[in-house]
Amino acid sequence: MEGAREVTRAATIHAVAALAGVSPSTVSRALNSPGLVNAVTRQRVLESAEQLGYQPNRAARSLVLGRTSNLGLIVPDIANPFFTPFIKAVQAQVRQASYSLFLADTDEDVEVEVEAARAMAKQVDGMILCAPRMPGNRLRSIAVHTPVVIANRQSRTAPAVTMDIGPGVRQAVAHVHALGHRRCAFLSGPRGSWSNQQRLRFFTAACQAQGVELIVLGPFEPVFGGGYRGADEAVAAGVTAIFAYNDLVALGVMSRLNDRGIRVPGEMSVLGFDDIPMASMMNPPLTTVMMPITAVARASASMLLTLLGGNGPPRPAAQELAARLVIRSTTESAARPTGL
Amino acid sequence: MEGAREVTRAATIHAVAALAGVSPSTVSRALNSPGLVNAVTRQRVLESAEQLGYQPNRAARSLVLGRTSNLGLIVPDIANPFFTPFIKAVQAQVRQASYSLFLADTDEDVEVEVEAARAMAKQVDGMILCAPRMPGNRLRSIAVHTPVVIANRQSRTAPAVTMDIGPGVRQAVAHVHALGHRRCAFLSGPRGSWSNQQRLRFFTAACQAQGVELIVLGPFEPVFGGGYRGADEAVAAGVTAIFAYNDLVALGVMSRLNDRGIRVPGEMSVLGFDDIPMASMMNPPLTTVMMPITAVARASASMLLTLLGGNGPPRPAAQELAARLVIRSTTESAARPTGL
DNA sequence: ACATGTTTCACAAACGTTTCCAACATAGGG
DNA sequence: CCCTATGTTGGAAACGTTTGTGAAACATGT
Repeated sequence: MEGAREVTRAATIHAVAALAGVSPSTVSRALNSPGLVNAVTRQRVLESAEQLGYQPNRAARSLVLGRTSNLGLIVPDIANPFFTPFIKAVQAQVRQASYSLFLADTDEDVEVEVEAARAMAKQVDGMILCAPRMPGNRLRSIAVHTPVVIANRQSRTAPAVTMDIGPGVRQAVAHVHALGHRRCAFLSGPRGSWSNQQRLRFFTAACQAQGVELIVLGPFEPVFGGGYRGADEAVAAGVTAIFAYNDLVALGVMSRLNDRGIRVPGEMSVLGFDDIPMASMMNPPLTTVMMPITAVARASASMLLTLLGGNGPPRPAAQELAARLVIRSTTESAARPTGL
Repeated sequence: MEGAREVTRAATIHAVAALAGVSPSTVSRALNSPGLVNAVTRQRVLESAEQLGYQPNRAARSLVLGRTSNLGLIVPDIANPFFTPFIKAVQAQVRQASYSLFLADTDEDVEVEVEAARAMAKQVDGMILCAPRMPGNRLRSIAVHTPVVIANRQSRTAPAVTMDIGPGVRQAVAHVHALGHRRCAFLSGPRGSWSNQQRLRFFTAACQAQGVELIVLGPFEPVFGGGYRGADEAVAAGVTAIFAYNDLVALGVMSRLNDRGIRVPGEMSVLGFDDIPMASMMNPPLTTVMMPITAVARASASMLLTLLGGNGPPRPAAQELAARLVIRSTTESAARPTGL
């Protein structure tokens, strides 16, 4: 009835043992701890395994070993270019430690975040969680069962790697202040998002410290379209510079300003946040706060790996990496008041 | 020695059974086939499970069931925006069928492709393979052990979902021909890539059929930077329109042309390929051949699911979806010869 | 009240691997 | 020549789950 799908049953360790004329335990040893078995026997076993195309059954191995050799990574949105360097870096490091990586995308949805984490928890040895929206108690309920490293968000529950946006934000505000801007807009991102709250807080503080008036607009969706709408509100608010929640929003802003014939940076300065790969490729290239996302990825991965290594919790139970401003071509001196 | 990591052993089905005062088999049935157990007993079991925070051990279940409830997806490059709608769509469908998805990125590297597929093969019930570079025999050696659907590439080995670029390419060439272009460039992608060969072949044929001279340049890397270089070569070749291998290359072309003060589409028409999300957001929005990548994703996923359903191989063992031209603003009438 | 059928559950085997323990052979030292 | 250390192997238990088999309990019809 099921026919062609399972023509031939996969070779087991017993089949290899039979062919090589040894016991299954010897096969296992030949494959996993070469030192414990006679060289010539081992050779024979290896040949038999090769001949039968033997591939160990991961489920059986996991069952007895109590570990899966899989790691998990949860990100809010694969399509968000901000995360691609992150994913790539984690993947590289994880692969090097000969783990496989489970990757899940939560579509920026809290429910999916929780569900994905739960589904993943039982089949990985540990996970890196980048879930800005997940409530703390849900996070905790996962962390008790599974080794977890939190990326991009502070946590008392599990080791975390975060980014200190302070330096970058202060540099950004100092930069526009030096260019003569005194009234700026902040286009905020999703209301529930931790990073949005953080960015807003730091911009507010930095602007106050430097004597720049900050108009907070939004929330806008953290994508291109959000910036499109945000641009109009910012223009209406009469600002001369715009801090966008992230680069995608900044791109949307620039596109909309261009449509309306407002020159960047001549009539309006635009600053992004994140420094996604695209930011430097825009026209003009975007001035933005660079987030050290690759460094975060590497730190998270090695934290998780040491956590799994059994050498107790990683030495710095939390780590924070500094963001900094990258000045490109979307910022310029404030336009003079037309009355001059 | 290992200390804090494994404070408390995970609850097993036996613990639940003991607490509920039934046998392990009853617990299993209560959880998996509710009809086979008395309602009141079942309630008691469920409560015990809840109380103990019981989560079934996937490895043990996989071992006896012979399936993992995981599916795999291999793509060349997560960072390539062309694949993000693909990944999203596959993910959605797979998740709906209550499978988990293993996602791997091969960094456009043949070796990694093969390695990732092999590593994945033993821990998924089936996989969707988008591996333009993998040699046919490697592909076959995987397909014999694991149900596989090939996306984006033809195959006699396994069911495949491909895109027919013919209509799109012919529309593109007809479009530029109608605008008066008679000498165009094709900026080719990676030499070994199947899709590059295919695109080149179709463009060559269509141009010949329509009486358009085609200058083939490259190969260029299929990223922004490739287009940057490609633009110079195209200008040097004296063409009036450029067919880029893909949208990213087209973006690079436009950026470079802009740097050199060559107006698009006034002095040079540019056409992309793929219609990535960014294409419509560019300035000006990019005319491009739209690849029905989301449809491919959906078709691949359902193919794999029916393949796994055990109802024999899916009815159409191969499926092909048509690409079409999307006309935006980077194409215009050919510039008149300066001599006029 | 007895045979019969149905529901509900417990027991045990099985999945494929790893690893502890014991057994055997061999070699070396006294 | 015996005792012991060492090296190599096989047997068996264990990991946690599912499921076939059979037994008990119970209801039903006569």
